Amino acid sequence: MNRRNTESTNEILAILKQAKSALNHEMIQERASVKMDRATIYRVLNRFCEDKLVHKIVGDDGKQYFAFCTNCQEKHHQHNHFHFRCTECGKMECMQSEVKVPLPDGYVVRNFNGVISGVCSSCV
Amino acid sequence: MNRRNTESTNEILAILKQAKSALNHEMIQERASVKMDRATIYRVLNRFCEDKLVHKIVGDDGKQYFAFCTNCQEKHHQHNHFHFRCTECGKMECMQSEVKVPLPDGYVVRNFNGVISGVCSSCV
DNA sequence: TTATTAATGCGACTTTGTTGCAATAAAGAA
DNA sequence: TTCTTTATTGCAACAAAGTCGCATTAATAA
Repeated sequence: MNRRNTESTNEILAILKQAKSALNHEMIQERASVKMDRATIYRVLNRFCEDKLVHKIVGDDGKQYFAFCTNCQEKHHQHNHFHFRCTECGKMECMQSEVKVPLPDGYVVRNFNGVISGVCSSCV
Repeated sequence: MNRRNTESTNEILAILKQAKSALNHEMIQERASVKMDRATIYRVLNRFCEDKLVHKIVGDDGKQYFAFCTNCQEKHHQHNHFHFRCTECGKMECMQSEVKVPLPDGYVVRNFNGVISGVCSSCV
């Protein structure tokens, strides 16, 4: 299953890199210069997740957001940081601080999904 | 807008109280002894949220879960605790520990939505 | 240039959650 | 009790998110 270098792939990755925040499929479609099918966008994004180029966050609006991994080392692709979703402008920002949550013994963590929503400083 | 005492309302509240974890609409429907329409369930749950009897969490599966507020004081209906969603049994548990996330100046918090998913100790 | 097969577009589909509207029924008034 | 008001419900329709199958397209290597 070798990956191929396609226009959609490059465009989506470029959009995510430039955005510096997490985007949902609609935001990506808006920013794209070429038309891409919804199914294609999701397939590209899920491929990126598999390849750990990107991480996925589910917002408290129930939508999937995807963000380019900047400061994630290949070694531990952990994302124990929060995201802030502004309900005014829709921006889903990465908060830098890492969070540790104590869990009972025997619990195995697979995914961390922390979202705080409210109003960002630009939208006050 | 006075609230009325109906069978659906009582049943759903009883189910949530007994569950001691957060349930989605499907789980509630399964446990209910009477048939209730999906729309009714959501309307009842959203009313409970308004009345702060219940709090809502959106899982990393994109679904809405509702939990009866046990140790929430009426004074500050804040829910800065995490929930653990077991991908095996589906249970969405409240973790007791409260979490503080530092936000940049000027950010206003409206909602805290922290979910960790993985496998719980019963499902190892 | 050709063969292989990953990637795409399209359409259909599932699920979640919401809304409008008519019918029902809870709660207070008479 | 009976009547009136209006909150609540069920049903149907709908919107949006996300997935999947399949035929077509096109990137890569031979």
